[in-house]
Amino acid sequence: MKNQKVAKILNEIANFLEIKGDKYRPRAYRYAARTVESLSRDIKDIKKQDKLEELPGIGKNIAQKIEEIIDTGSLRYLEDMKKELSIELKSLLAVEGIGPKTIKLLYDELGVKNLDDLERMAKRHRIRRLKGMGEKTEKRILESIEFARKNSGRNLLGYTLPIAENLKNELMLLKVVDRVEIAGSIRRRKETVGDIDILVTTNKAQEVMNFFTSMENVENVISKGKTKSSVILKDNIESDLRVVDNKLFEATLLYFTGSKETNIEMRKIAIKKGLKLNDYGLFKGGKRLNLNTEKEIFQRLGMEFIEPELRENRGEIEAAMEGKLPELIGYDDLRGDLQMHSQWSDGYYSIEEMAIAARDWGHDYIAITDHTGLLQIAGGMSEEEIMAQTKEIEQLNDKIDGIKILKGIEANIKSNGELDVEDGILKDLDVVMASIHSGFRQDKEKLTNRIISAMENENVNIIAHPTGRKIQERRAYDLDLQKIFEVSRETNTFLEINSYPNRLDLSDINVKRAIETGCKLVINTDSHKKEHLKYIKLGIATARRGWAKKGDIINTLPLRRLNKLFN
DNA sequence: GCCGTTTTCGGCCCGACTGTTTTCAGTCG
Repeated sequence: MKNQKVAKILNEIANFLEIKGDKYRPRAYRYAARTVESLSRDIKDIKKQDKLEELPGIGKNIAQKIEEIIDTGSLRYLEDMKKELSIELKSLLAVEGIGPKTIKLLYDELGVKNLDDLERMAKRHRIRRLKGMGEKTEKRILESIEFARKNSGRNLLGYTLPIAENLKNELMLLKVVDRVEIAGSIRRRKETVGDIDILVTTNKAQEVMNFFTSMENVENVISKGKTKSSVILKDNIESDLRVVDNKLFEATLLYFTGSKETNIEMRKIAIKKGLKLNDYGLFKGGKRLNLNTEKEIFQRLGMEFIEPELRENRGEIEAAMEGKLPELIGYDDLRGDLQMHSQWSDGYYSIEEMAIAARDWGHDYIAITDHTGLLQIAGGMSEEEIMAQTKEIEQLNDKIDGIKILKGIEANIKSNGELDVEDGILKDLDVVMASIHSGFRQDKEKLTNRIISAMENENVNIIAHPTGRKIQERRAYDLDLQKIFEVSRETNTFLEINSYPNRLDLSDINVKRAIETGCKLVINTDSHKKEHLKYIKLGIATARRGWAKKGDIINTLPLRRLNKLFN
């Protein structure tokens, strides 16, 4: 998993070069970073075979830098740039509307190096006096500083979960380990997570700790004890391992899964029943009750079992007491994936390759939904290309067994609310998605109306990534979501839960609101490569966190019934 | 800094949108 670290350094270089005003080298570094990031093999192995330069976007120069990163853990070239320009780039770039050029201007003119400097200058109205800046820009900077701050220091679930699962698998291979479980916000599948909490049971604690602290992926050891050890992984995430007594395992798991708020509420309920709940179990009169599973503990407290994804103190405790928890959609309930891209726009693979990968994943159907004309950077298709693609899909459906490919599209909602594809073309497609890719700084009413007019187009079936948020990058558009939910229900336009790791849009909370309003949703991956199909699990997790049942999600339906919904 | 079924040099997905401009620069996807 060193790949992520290499990619991160390459991206950092790109940021610095951009500030320096370099136009094309940043692009080269970013392209190389993307290549490294999406490798299915360990970059170290490729280096060993001396094949770095065979990777797309990696030439002699970058290959050398990658070697240095692998050998020494850091890169002289980047360290030097950091010294030359001591700016906290990443956090500044997270401020909306600020890019490299503006950062350079702010640094040169006002000496802004970090978010604190930026905030101070904005408050003193120093920014509006700079060339090209104005009152509105200054105001927007101030508004988004808080957002930028709040989002640093946590990691995307989609990035951390595989790392955590790898750790779990490695630990499970040890003979002396009996049980391993990932706890904390990862077990709850929260969209961003702090660190990786792992619990194990073993009768050879020392041996397990020795293993944990000397794993290959460990950058340095923070602490090492008999029952708890902490390390920083090379992926730049902290991981804590706790050794727990076998009998106490699930009580401890319950405690370390959280959320904190849910734990507090459950402890209050225990007290009301004359009991005491802590991380060692449930106690009565100082004596530990013999309850060894989470289920038994919930039961003894008079509650239904609460799935980890629901443990956020958002009403699940009351529902569990009343026996009214929803039966959540399962991780195996989906039959298809209705958003993915191919080489016809900005995808990496052919339709055939995507279809076969989706079939192997277990889907019964997929929709190919490439971008349309307006989005040129993403290879948007012309109307002629759309029709040609349609023909290809028909031929592939004759050729490939075991999966049905739906003819779809991801059309753009223009700033006036119209789509960038003619209705005459849309009506012949199986699935029409519409989404906003530009002009998202419009005011609330205008943005809301854009989406509503797209939903009112009878050809439109799905609104993709409805709020446009990007976790840790960009806030959601300013929308009247309640109104959108109502129109969605009335027009039978389905709202997407986009599974892409930094989108998860709708978010868990909005999923819950949409379902309460009576909307039906669809969970898609927005895959641009076949390797992205696995993200569907993140979308399902988000649906579960939003209390979604199988019946709330349309792509749990068999194709015949799904098609009826679209007609 | 990478890349090359017309190139080993000279290109590098490009248009919408906004805010600051009175013709454009920066940001975003």
